[in-house]
Amino acid sequence: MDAANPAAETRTERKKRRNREALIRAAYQLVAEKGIDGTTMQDITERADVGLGTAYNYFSSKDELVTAAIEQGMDELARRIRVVTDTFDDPAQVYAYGWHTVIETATTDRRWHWLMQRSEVTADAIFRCFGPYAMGDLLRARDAGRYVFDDVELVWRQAIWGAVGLCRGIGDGTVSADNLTEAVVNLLGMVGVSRDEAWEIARRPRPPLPEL
Amino acid sequence: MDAANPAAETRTERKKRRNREALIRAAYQLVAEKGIDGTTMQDITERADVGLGTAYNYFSSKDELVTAAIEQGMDELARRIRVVTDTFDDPAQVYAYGWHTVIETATTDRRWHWLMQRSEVTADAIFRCFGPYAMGDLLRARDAGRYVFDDVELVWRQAIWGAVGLCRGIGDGTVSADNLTEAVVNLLGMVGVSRDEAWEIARRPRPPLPEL
DNA sequence: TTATGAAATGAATGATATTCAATACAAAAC
DNA sequence: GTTTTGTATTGAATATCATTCATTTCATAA
Repeated sequence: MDAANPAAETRTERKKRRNREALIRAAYQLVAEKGIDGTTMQDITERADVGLGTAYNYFSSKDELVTAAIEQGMDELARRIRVVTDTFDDPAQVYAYGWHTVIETATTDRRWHWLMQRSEVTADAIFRCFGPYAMGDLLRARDAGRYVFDDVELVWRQAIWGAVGLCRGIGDGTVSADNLTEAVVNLLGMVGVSRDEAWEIARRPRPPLPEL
Repeated sequence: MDAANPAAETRTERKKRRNREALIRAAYQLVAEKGIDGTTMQDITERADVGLGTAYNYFSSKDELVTAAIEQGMDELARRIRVVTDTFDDPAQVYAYGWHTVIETATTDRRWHWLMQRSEVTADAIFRCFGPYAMGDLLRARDAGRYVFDDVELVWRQAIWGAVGLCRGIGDGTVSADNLTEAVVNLLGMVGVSRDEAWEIARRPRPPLPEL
């Protein structure tokens, strides 16, 4: 079909990109409104203004589409957080601020309530969206002698799940939201920060999260 | 119907107990064999030798039945672990042995592979089945000055999810199973144990897990 | 202008959780 | 022993979607 036109975006390609984005946006909104099980593929394709079958040209299953939607939501959050943490010098503070904000957003923002439904998807999304930055911070903090741990990826994964579980607990009311700072302290403990230092870091004032 | 017969178990009651147990057992076996989505209510009721509709007199949904099955599996594991840990004096060792064994079982025993599928159900099951003992150990260790943390339930919940995430990682190959001991060290770090002491505790020889 | 193949479409399919009207049965009443 | 009564069982029927696929539409390029 297209033989020699490496540069420009053809009309078909543009349309494809539109469809893909529209589907993800619709899925994101609907899942945030009604939960994953409460959202049907028809709902999604209708809101995206796309034929039912078309969705399957872009995503091989509902699960894949929902995963993409959650990932996009997480990616946005990560970008907003980074705007703030880029102004920090201390990698430990970056890490603490990140967790504080992720957990607070996940448990406060009504749109996030349903997105937390599938823990493993959320956990994977956090792993991918924040991982590169977070693991860098962890390693830098360790080099500076502030953190103690062995395998970054291992401890990072455990921290993510610890946080996700906490979010679920707060979400369903089994954990008080007042414990947020303490939870961050616990997460810092997992990477070998002493309790006192962890409290000091977690209690530093947190600049507000900007909209994008 | 039954007015004055507080003591004896009537024939109907016995049958009901049988049905309930048979359904849970069948669900447990089938989910272990084929996963949750691969198991239908028909499969379960057939193996339990019970009419399809009957299951709904005992469990209001497939999810509830599956949850009960997972919980029962976890409960059995907890009992086996307790046989060993009842011989330990050091509560920190009890805690470490418990985690070591849960994670090893979950990632080694083929029956557990599918049971880990629904993380939140597994996490809740761990919370309930091990919670009373684990939180007791945590508090005792804290009283003895070995652990440092504030809210038991909070840190216990975070530890559980950290462990569940790890199990999933090992299960899908993204985390090496060699890291098991280190993961336990990380979990000990979350309750305020120093890195060196955590390594010492986690490395102690572990007696084999008995069958029931 | 026509030819071509990729993309879109939604009616049909298939799979399965759940319901419910009919039936069987255990326990109490006589 | 028989009848009555209320509860438990049952599986055929229902309802709900995810997914497929034969058909149509459409952008591209010959």
